[in-house]
Order: sequence, then C-alpha cells, then structure tokens
Amino acid sequence: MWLNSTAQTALSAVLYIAEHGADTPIRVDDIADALGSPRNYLSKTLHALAREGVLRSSRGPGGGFQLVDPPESLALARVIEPFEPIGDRRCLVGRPTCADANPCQAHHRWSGMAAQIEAFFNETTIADLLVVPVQLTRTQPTAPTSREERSHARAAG
Amino acid sequence: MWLNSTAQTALSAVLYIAEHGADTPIRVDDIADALGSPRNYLSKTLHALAREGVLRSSRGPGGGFQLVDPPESLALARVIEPFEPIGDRRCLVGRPTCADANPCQAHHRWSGMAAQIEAFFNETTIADLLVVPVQLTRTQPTAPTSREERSHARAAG
DNA sequence: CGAATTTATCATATTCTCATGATGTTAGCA
DNA sequence: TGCTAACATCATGAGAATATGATAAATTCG
Repeated sequence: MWLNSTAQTALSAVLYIAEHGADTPIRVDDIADALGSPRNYLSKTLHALAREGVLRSSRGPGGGFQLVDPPESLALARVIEPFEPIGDRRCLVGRPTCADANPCQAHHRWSGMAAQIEAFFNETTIADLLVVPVQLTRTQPTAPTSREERSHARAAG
Repeated sequence: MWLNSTAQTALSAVLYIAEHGADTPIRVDDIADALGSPRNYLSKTLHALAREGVLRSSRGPGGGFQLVDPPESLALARVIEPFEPIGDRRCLVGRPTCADANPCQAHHRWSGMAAQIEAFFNETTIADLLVVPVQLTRTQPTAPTSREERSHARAAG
C-alpha cells in the first residue's frame, strides 16, 4: 500500500477527530469503534501524533484527543510522516543517497513524480478532505459549489 | 518506501540484466554481487519474474537469466506488480472498496494522483531507465541527445 | 557416464509490523 | 479521600517480509 496500515489509521483517526471533535475531546474508544482498529495500538499511534504536536491529549473524565491546529492548517504530511517517512521515498530502488548529482538509473524519470507526490502530501490539508463530495444521486439539484477548486484541482480525478 | 525491498531488488536486477545481458544470460551470483542482495532470495525473486514471463532462466554452464522482451517493451509495472500490486494502492486509507461511487474521504483528492502514479509505472519502460543520464562533469561537450524526450517528459524533474 | 555449473526449492532463522492483555498514571468529581 | 474515567505503557505474541544454508534438479561438456 502507499501508506502502511499505521499511517492509514492515523489519517483516518485525525479525519474522525476533525469531523467530530469541534468542541469536545474524542475518546480513543470511540475512534477505535468507528474505525474498527485495535484500541491500544490506536492509543499508541495517537500518542505519537500528540508528541509531534498534531494532537493534544487529556486524561480523565471528559478527556480524549483534539486537534492542535485547525484542519485548514494541518497538512497530511504532518499526520503521515511519523509513521511513513515521505522523504525516504525519493529513490525508486531505495538507495540511501540518490540525488541529481549521484543518481540511480531511475532517478531522472522518477524524481519528478516523487516531487509531485510529496507536494500532494505537503499541500493537501485535512480540511481539504472534509469537504463532503458532491453526491451522484441527483435527488437534489444542489446549488453550484461555486469556488471550490483550489490548487490541487489537477490532483483530483 | 514506495516499493518494498523485494520489488526494488527485482527492478534493480532487471535493469542489471538489461544492461549486461545483451547476448548472454546473466548468473544470479553476478547480480547478487552487483546489487549486494542475498543470493537465494534473489534467485527466488527472479524465478517469480520468470513465471510471469518477464525473464527466461536456463540452468547449467552458460545459464542464467535473460529478458524475454526487449527493454523498450517492458513496462516497470510488469516487473513490480508480482511483488507490490499497484492496483491495491488506489485508496489512501486502504479501504478495499473505494471508488467514485463509494468514496472514502480522501478519494476525490487522491484518485488523480494515484492514476498518475499508475500511469508512470505502466508507461515507463526499462529502456527509459537505461538512458545514461547527461553528466554534469562537462569534460566532454557531448553531442546533443537530439530526440530523447518522449511522453513522460513531465514526469522527470 | 561423470564432473562441474547453474538454477530451484526446502527448512529454518531473523527482523519488523501489527496486535493484545494487563497494568500504571493522571484527572475529575463527590 | 476514594471512585471512576480516560490515556500511557509494558510485556508478550502472531504473522509477514526478508534472509540463510543445505540440498535437489537440470544442463553442459569432456
């Protein structure tokens, strides 16, 4: 997979918190139930995000996890990076040092793609993923989404 | 990593064979030495590529591995797919069923990027990676590479 | 045939990721 | 203080990916 399962869970959990935790902290148990992920492992994962300053945790009754920054300011990269380092992916054949000056054979073909992927994770925010997708049901002639196409329009197909 | 280590090794090995195996088969030992990968595991990996019709193996003196098709006809996807299924990567959060009609939250933002990545692996060939990169040394004012920019030009940065 | 060469495969480690269950720690509240 | 809610952490284990060493099977060539 593009993201290992821990990174996928982290991203899903942050999305869940962003959606449900506007005012109050969200408990690990609720997230675990919603995502179907193991409680303790999820706790560990969220704790790692707290260490990174992405989440804030509080214990005791009424405790749980909250976003530190608003979803608009939270790039996917910050959520994913602790579990799936994005910078390690610049070389297709895994060479530790692979740069323009000392390239592997795939470097010149791959580096552009790698840069695009990196940009996707750096520029897409949690808020971008919260936008409810336009339904195909057509039961409601919903008002035009006016402006909603931002910079990554080309990255959405 | 974008590719697991087995897929990386497979790609490197196929590149090695394409570079050195114009007329004669290449032995596993030579490839293992060149790549610094374990001999038996590499043997198993190459055998899998032989099953897929990417390589042809022959035993006994003078034996080894050869490409079945010319490098121009060998897409990276065919080399990678047996070890790192590319189609499994269309959903960023790993949902088994994630499509336009039943999207995860990230789907609309991610699907375009996923399609580009998939296209990269399907359209880039082993031959594309064999082109010796223009050296930065400038010791020789090498003749212009005339035409060498094909369709993936935008994917190389 | 018989020896040498080379891939194929099997049994077994090793390492890493992911998961589980038990227990510790902190916070709120009566 | 004592109870309960909630996160934190530890010890352990299962399973997959990766690696190793030994052996089998096929091929060439004298």
